[in-house]
Amino acid sequence: MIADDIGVTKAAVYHQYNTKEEIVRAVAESELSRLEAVLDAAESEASPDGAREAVIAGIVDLAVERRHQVSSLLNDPVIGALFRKDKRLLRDLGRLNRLLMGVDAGRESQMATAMLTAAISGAVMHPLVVDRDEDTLRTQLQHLARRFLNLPG
Amino acid sequence: MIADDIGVTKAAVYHQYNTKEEIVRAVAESELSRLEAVLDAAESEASPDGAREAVIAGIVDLAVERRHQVSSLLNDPVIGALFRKDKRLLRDLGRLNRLLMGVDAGRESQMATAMLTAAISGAVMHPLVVDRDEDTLRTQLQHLARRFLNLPG
Amino acid sequence: MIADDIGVTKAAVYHQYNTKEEIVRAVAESELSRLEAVLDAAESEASPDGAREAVIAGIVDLAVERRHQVSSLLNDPVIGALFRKDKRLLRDLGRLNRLLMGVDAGRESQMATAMLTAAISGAVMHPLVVDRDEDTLRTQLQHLARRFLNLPG
Amino acid sequence: MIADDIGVTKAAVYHQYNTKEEIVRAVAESELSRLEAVLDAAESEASPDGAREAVIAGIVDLAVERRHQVSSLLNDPVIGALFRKDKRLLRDLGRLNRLLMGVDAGRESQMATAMLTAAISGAVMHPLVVDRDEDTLRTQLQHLARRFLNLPG
DNA sequence: GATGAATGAGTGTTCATTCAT
DNA sequence: TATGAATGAACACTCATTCAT
Repeated sequence: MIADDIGVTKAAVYHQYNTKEEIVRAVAESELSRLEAVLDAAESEASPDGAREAVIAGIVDLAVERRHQVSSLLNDPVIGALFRKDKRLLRDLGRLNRLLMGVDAGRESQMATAMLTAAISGAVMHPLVVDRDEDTLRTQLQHLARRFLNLPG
Repeated sequence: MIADDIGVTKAAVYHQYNTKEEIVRAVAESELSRLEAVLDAAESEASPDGAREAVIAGIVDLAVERRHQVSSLLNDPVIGALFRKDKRLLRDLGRLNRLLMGVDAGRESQMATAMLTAAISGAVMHPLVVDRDEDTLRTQLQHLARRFLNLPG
Repeated sequence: MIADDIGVTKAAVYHQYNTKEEIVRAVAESELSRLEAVLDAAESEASPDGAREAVIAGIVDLAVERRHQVSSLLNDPVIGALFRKDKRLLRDLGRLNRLLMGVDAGRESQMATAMLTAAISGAVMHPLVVDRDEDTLRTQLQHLARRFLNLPG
Repeated sequence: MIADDIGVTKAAVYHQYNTKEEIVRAVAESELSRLEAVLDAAESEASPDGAREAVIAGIVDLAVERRHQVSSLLNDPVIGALFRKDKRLLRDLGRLNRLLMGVDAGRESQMATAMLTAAISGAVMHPLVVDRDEDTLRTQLQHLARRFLNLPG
């Protein structure tokens, strides 16, 4: 399917990647880079509040934009393993945690951060939600995030 | 896979269900019945507040208990179609909406209800979340739901 | 398919017939009885010409009436064996041969008789022919038979 | 069955043809080419009578040579659809009609042509006929065709 | 007489992967 | 770099048959 979609033969894909796992990993890493761009921008904000606003807007945008791919990625067994072990991903989640919860964010807050990202990606890929228009989606997701983080609005 | 798992031949499964769709539908309907038990109990509460508490506790329990199956169900294309068309499911979602948002819950609140259930099921099946212990999960999900609904706690 | 069509269970059919072969054989024998009715009627005609006319009309009618079943029957491997060995069928084909070719019909004429019945059943089950209206079919098949037998009309 | 017969795996066959329909279609088209060779040769004959002789001999030869495959092909549902819709096949049947019935062959003669080809293919695949020796078969089929077309011999 | 449950063997098809060129 | 050909293993499904009840 992948090979057909990009118009080359399956063997050509296997020339670049040795297993399907490598392909999934490559896609996942490329998505990680997009997340890191969001984190970079947020960290360069002057105030912690501004940083938090930036990171919320950034991850909501990302989730909405990629909502049709989220399901395939999150349901791939390779990704499951990645989420628990990949150093880079874990570091990014730490940055995300600090930006959302503040510099003194402890271990206990990590679960909350994970829950929030999980809720966001879960929401965008849900059958009842995935087909809504992008603006409504963004508004509702930001509402969800703000409430969860005890922010006004 | 299903047949192997339960230790019979594929043909034996096809003696009970004529298509894979029928199997999925049967599982989905049995889950629906569990949701309806939650809705029934909530609706028999004396106060609207009590009903809301009951329904939040009920759907969080359900989501946590079934968290390992949620992903398979939600990723099945049959379920996707079901969510948009099945009368019974739609009626149940209406009841859920009324219980969460109040008797005067309008069309606009339905999207919020959908988003909440989506966020809950998304959270429980997420790789970073699915393996946590049940108590933490329940606490966090109830927190998420209460915040989202503007409730204290 | 057979069981569903007649509204009983497969096991019920297997109570009456031990193998699919027996079912096919039973259907074939019942069709043979219909052919024998045609042969009986023809043989009771006063003149050889009248007998020939009766038999042509009879087998054409039979072929047209059963044209949608001919293909299933003729394509069943059981029938192939039957055609070469079944005493009753062979006797009937002998009677058919005598009626069409005259009392002095020799071995050499049997091939011609076989070819004619083959052509008739082949024609009625052909994709280009099977859907025509019954009257046209009967007319054309009788024309085919008469020409082949050197008869006027 | 096809894969086993030619000694490769099923997946190897599916590398060459994407569906069973494609396999059937490919075989059918290759047979069509053989019919067209017969039509080409017949049309290049000097006289209409010569053309008719050529076409009768040609299609009888083809039917006899392929008599063991005719049944599988004619019983395939794909072929049934093909016979009624395929432009190329329909064009070929038109040429056949003109060659057999003369340049002024009208719509009404098409049914007769269809009936003749149907009778021929029906005859060669019949259990009572299919195992005869090729020479007898050819002689009898040509006799059938000539009689049907009102030709001497 | 009939049923429900089950089975082995097949068919049509897809998918991840390998390999010689 | 890329391709065509092939494969094992799976999946969705059907069919002829058996058997205990």
